[in-house]
Amino acid sequence: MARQSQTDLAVLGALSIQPMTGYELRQAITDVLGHFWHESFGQIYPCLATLQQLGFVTSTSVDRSSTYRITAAGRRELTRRLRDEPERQQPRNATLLRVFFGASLDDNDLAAILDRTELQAREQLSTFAAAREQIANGEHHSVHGHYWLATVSAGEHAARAQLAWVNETRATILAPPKSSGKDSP
Amino acid sequence: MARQSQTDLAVLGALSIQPMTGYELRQAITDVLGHFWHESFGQIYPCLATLQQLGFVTSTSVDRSSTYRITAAGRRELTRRLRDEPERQQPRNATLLRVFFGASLDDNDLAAILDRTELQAREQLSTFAAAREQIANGEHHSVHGHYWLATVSAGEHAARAQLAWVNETRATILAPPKSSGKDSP
DNA sequence: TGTCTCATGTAATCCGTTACATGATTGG
DNA sequence: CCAATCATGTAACGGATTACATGAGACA
Repeated sequence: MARQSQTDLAVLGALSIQPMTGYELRQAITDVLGHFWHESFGQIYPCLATLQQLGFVTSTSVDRSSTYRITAAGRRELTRRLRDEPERQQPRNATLLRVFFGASLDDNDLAAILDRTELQAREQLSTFAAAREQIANGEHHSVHGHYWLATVSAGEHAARAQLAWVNETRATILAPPKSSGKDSP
Repeated sequence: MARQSQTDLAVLGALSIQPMTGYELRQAITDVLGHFWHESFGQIYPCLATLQQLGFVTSTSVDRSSTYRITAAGRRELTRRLRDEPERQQPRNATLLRVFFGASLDDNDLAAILDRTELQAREQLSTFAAAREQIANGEHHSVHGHYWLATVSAGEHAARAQLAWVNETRATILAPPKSSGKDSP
């Protein structure tokens, strides 16, 4: 059997915080979990239908939109599912793949790869800073603030580690750029 | 259009270091790139067939096994493909998902999640130490040693960042274990 | 003899993204 | 009036894993 999907976990978890429509669900996941999780509509809508059939959520329709609400059984299921250990996903880091085969590239190309990595890490750090502000301002449900912050912190640690690696790696694998004049004795 | 596969990149790259059979290819990818890449037979064999049709590799059959060799065109293709920027993959971190919804778990379950994370990071660090030794002993092709080392170092930075995060997070979200006696004033 | 590793390949299936189809409402 | 956003859903497709099928050689 293939990997069990964890979409239901994300959906159930989000609905445990607030009732939402499918559309809002997608937004919430993108905005709040975006730095470590992702769901597309093609996953969310079928998932909601299944969860409803299983009695883990109920929906109330108004106009053209349906708001989903987690049930007591849904909360129990959520706790159960959160507990069991996820099988670890196979890693696929496209950047490291490129670095590993760096012998087939010249220094310019390698430098570009490292620059991109640095830029991405910096971008992430600034989104994390924004998230910290949001949490501090209590714009969201305070009960979950601590947990949210923990995930943000994980992202920050990872991003800072990337920056450190980029700097180290620039020094290691890039030939030192020739200084134009001959100023060593 | 969906994400372009990077299997051909990994295969072509591996063959740029050494001619190999499909089976050996899988082994090499697992052993050497294992900490940041993964390929299964179901990907490798069809990929080799395609690459051969495109003229990027050739094969010589002995007995029941075929050894694949990269061609000059294959090397050019490899360089080209290494250069273009990979679209960044959607993140899916099952651990952080569980931490985020930590309000639905009790401290024991959360502690177990952090313990698992710590253990994984430590395991990784020891495999990295082993890899460093292999590289130092020059058991592999020396030209690529620097690049390999760079990828190992990336793994180490990431693993250490995880350890730091686990410790920080234990202090933050786990209730401090009650000391049995009342020793505060 | 039986199990393990080497070796190749295909078929079923799942997971997930993207594209498509549809339409209401809001604001410039 | 037109574009953007809200809102729902399905179909097609691609990528990847897993299971299955097959068989040789080593070695215990």
